[in-house]
Amino acid sequence: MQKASQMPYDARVTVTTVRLEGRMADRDTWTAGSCSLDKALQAVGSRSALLLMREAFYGATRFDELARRVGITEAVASSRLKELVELGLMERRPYQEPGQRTRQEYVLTEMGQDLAPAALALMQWGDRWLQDGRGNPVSLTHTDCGEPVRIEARCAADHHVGPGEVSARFNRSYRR
Amino acid sequence: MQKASQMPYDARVTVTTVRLEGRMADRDTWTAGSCSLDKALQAVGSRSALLLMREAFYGATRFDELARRVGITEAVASSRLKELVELGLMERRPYQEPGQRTRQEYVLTEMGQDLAPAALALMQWGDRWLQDGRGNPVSLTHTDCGEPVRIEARCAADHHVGPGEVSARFNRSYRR
DNA sequence: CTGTATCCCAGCGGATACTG
DNA sequence: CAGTATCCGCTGGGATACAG
Repeated sequence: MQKASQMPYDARVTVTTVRLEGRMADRDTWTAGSCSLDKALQAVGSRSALLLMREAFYGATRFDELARRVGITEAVASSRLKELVELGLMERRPYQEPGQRTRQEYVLTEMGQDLAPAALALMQWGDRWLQDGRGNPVSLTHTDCGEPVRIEARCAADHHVGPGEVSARFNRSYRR
Repeated sequence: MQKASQMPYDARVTVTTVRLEGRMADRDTWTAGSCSLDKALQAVGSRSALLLMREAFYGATRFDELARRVGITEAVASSRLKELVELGLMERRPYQEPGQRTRQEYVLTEMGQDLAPAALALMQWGDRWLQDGRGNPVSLTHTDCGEPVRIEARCAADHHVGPGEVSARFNRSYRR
């Protein structure tokens, strides 16, 4: 379980070249926020939001723990966490350990959990292309077999989707 | 090829819950920028950068085409594209169509292509969770079979990595 | 067509101080 | 421990004008 996972991620990262298929004219423009990528960026695109989500993926639940690990001030953590709760990525719930006083914890919802692949994909990219010689201090492995985990594109028929095998079809929502 | 891909993405998005395995103490803090996710965010985390990359994935190469499709001003496009070229995600190359004057084009490098899964993962997440009723105006399909494409976690042994099957091991680079 | 140069504003996020 | 309140600097990004 140690041998293969010494190198945090292997180099076989999926390269996905999108091949245009629909009719997107040269003059076409996205209406602001019409693309899901745009919406996602506006919702959780800030550094602090994604970094807080990262720590939540790693199991942090308490306010000061989240703030300290990410390295942001409590003020920033406070407003960002509030946003994440309002958006539905986290739930804030009080809990009581026997003999202890009441505490708060931030728990990922399914919506929040579902952001993990996106965060991991970014991490994987940074790990491969923005190396500073030290490497990523965290390596992710498949619990069942110990092999390193990577993010890749698959289709609904469960084929691996390789470079240049993606077609984009544009439906509507363009203007001008 | 049309039937299954009418619904832009299916709901079987991979949910990846990271299970902590290494020794990350409560008091641990990331050194700023030590995590690959952080580095990636600092490099290409801005809205305009990711949206420009999206258009490049869709095949846009010319300056004004990129700027107009993203819906940002030329000033922003200029500085952002310059950054992307300096970082190595794009190459700027002049080209000459016979009988035409010289033009510039921005071409994705391998580093740039490799960011596609991250962008698609974010898009997929937004598509699922930030719906406004209109849906994502673009649907992505596997060119070979026409089935919708999704981003998911796999391990090096080519197992599908499902919810809660990821273990994180922390190596070093913590402080305090 | 492919940019560059200014001006300006809103929002992110740091620092510090203060509450329950 | 779990926040809130202020103040304030930096940068992303819009608008407009100009240049090769």
